[in-house]
Amino acid sequence: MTAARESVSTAAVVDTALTLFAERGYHGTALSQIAEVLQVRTPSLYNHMRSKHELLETIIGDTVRGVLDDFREATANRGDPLDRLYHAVLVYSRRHATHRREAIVVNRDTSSLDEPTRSQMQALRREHEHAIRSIIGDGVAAGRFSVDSPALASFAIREMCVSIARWYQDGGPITPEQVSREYTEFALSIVGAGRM
Amino acid sequence: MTAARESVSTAAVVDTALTLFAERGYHGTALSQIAEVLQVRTPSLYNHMRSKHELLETIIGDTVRGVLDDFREATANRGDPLDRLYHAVLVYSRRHATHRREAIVVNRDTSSLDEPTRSQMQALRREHEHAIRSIIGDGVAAGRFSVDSPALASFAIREMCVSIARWYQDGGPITPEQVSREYTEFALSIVGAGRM
DNA sequence: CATACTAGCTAACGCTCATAAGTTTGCCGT
DNA sequence: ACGGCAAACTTATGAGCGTTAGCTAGTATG
Repeated sequence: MTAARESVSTAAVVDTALTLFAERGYHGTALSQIAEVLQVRTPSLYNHMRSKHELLETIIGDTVRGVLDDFREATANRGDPLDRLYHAVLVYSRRHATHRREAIVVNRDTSSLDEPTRSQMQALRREHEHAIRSIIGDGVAAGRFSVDSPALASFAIREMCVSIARWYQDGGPITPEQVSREYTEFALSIVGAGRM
Repeated sequence: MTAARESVSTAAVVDTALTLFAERGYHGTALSQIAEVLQVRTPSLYNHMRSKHELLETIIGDTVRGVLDDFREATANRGDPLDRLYHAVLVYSRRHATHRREAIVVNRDTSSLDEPTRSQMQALRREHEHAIRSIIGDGVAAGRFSVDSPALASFAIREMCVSIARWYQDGGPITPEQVSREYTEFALSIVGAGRM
């Protein structure tokens, strides 16, 4: 009998779960399907995870924290609202072209987390939302942006970026850089800041 | 024993399913939960539907067809690209404020349909997508719009509207008309057509 | 060469789900 | 007043789920 010593790693389980959760949703994915992709029997997965739920928490937690880290790094040491918004949207939109599966799972299945994790994750997402909104508010106050409602503009810009995950094709002709550059222009148009 | 003659209607079953599907997703909703809301035993639901799957098909089919009807009615007898885009976005964004649950289910659970319905629904959605894209292409060709990629602009505008369903509050201070008017401005900004 | 560990495996559990079959009950038209 | 229908009910079935327990076989360590 052949049985290699480490045929499956924890990272491989998470990665496969990510792919299937993104395709069929958390509740629509069975552990047996993850096991099948990895060519392993279902109970063997438990050597690499504690539960199906933990898998979802890991994926969503890592992603949401990554978004905030990206944002902080992109806006650190920048004071100008236009500069801050530009770089915030640039990294946010690029992330959704390069991390499509993660974005889809976060947006579809955060509601499937149970408390208190669910509230924690929603708080983190709200933090990003309010940060973008503040930048827009600052820009309006400084007379650099022209928009009736910073809240609506913030929603529109963020969700526009999120949706990249739904249509972007990984092997396609258009690079993440091109997408993010174009979407950043869209965002600046929305707040009435024109093009850079 | 008291048992009224028609305590539950087909419409009530669909409506309750709509609410729960939007909240927890198709796979995350059990028929027993729908029955509980209607204060009825689970098997009684089968007096008003053929299967759980048919419920999803009804909801998604009606919604997707409604979107296309809305679009056709809004753009009929209009030739000017700016005029066409304005009204297309107006009805699309308003629909997502007034039909939040439907939009959430369509966007989350169309992938849970099985063939051939799934492909049919995706074809209808693509039809709307391409219609918007054509309007933008026409506007660019006529020198009325200024945008690098009509396809990207179309994605951005549509998904921005779709996301209204995710944050809009039904009883809130802001009306669907206000939202749709503001989002229409956003859309025109994206294509570089300025404000009306 | 013996030991301990690791990561597979099979078998089985308890639960929930969608759905089916057959039964009861109350209203409506004749 | 009564027969029939419609819509509820109870009960049951079989499939699939996540998870646990216990076993086996390779690998690395001493």
